[in-house]
Amino acid sequence: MNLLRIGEMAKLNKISVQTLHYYEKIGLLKPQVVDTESGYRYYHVRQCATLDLIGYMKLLGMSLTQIKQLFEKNDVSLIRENIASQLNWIEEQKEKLQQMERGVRRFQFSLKEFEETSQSREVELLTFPERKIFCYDGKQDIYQGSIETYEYIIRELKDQARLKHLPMIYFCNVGSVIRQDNIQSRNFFSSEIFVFVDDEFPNAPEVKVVPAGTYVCLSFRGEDGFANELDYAKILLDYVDKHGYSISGDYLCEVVAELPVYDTEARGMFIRIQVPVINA
Amino acid sequence: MNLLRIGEMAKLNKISVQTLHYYEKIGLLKPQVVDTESGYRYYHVRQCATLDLIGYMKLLGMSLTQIKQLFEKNDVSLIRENIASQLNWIEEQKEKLQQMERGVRRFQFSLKEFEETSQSREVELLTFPERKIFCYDGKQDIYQGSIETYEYIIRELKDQARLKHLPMIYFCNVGSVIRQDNIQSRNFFSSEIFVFVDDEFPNAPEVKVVPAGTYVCLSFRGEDGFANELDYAKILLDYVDKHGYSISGDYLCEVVAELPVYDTEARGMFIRIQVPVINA
DNA sequence: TATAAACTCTATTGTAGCTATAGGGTCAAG
DNA sequence: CTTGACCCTATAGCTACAATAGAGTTTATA
Repeated sequence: MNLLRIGEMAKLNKISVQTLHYYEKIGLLKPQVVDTESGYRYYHVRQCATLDLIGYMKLLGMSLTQIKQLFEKNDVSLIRENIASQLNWIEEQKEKLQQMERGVRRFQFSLKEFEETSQSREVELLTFPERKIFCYDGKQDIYQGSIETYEYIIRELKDQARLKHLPMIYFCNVGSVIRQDNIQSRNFFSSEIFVFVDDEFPNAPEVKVVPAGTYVCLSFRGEDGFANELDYAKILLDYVDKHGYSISGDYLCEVVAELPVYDTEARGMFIRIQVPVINA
Repeated sequence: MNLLRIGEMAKLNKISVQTLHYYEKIGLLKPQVVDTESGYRYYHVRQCATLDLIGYMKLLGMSLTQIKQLFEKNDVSLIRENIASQLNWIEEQKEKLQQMERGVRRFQFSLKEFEETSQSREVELLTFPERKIFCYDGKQDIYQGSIETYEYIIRELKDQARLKHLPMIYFCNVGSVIRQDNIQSRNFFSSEIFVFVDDEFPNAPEVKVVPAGTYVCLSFRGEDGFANELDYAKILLDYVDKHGYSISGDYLCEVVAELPVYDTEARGMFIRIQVPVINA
């Protein structure tokens, strides 16, 4: 009769005895014979075919519940539907992974920047290509408000981003803007915060372009939020004056890297401030 | 003090109260204050930063355990390692999804072929491009042995495939070969079974090329395994003789689609037999 | 025939990251 | 003082098994 005990069946199909137990429990595959006295299960070799199919459909990403349904209904059009929805699901997962990868690489890049420049703390001149930002105006001056205000405004930015289907993966680099006229008159006022987005991100009212050009930059570690930003901003502006540059656009304060620092439970961040300049 | 109750904190961060409970339970984020009498939790707005980080790192595909470790160790090089292994993990997942997709499309194609031809059951002439197969010689004639023998040989093919790191996704189309000399002398003997593999599959001793050309084909539904194959093979060969063709290569019996048919617990398969011909 | 080795049984617990409940206590406004 | 909204703890559920405990069964050998 070619009946196999559960252990043989398991070994033959490279699965565990528990798996076979489990499949029986959920009604996916019952052994051909069960000895009523000992309770021993005996499988027929042909039942390998079912196990093959189960394994195969699992490889296609189907759940055991789905597989069971297909077995029970035994309907080709149901199979077709499942196949189609499976392709959609795979597409979604691929998209997610794609974004994950972009996010991880972004994070990796941030980390590198953090490690390279965290020692120097000197003003430097950098040339940036055109960049895109997704902006939100919180209507309140974040330099006046406490760190709490800032957190609330970030929540609002996030809400906006969610509304516009902006993937949350962009949220490792949040920044704030001081408009050109304000920074030129040394008026430290910022109500707008932003995140950098990819070049491919579709244009929308919230999406603004930061022009390419030469930027005077300074990197430092943020203490208690942005509390020490203004000190560094003064150093930056002194540098601009001293070297005879003239400010040609908005000032940006950007969180280059936000690292998991648990002890303070505040943001452990590495900040870069920058302002575009031309030779006066 | 800007303390938030758990519900407010949850709403602010678009997560559920249970999630906050859970994070506390696993030691990922403890509320700033817990009222010892009522047990009420109170969170500080700044703790949003931690939630942001958790959410962000989850998006990168990290587990809460990993995240917790990063928080606890607070070590940049550990973060770097995690990032690197994360990229590997993502790569693996992408590869898996890629194979899943190929598998699903293959299945979809099989299904289409099944539905298109299952009505006709007539001999037809088809032209195929060059195809590659991964072969295994079971040393026993599958036409002599019972269906059990066949199942055992399939297990061996699978073992071989596993050894050679052939993805199991190929196993929806298993087939068997009758060598040219045998089929020409009407000697129905086959000890070799195979699966079709992609063109890109690396060459190996087991991998053989099925030449491009014109094939006389016949499709039918397999009953009780391959029991009825020989009847159809005779029809096929009669057709070859009658139309003055001459056999120019090996005869293939291929499972075009294997569908979940539960009631018999045998393979519910749709079979195509084919033999390459030239005008004599 | 006795015994030991290998196998099998049922039942329970654990995994990850939560969700959803039940049954009770707490807070703030009217 | 009541009402409604909130919060608490504790439990079970989800997937697809793995791991274990403690007891019984089968098979081979002595």
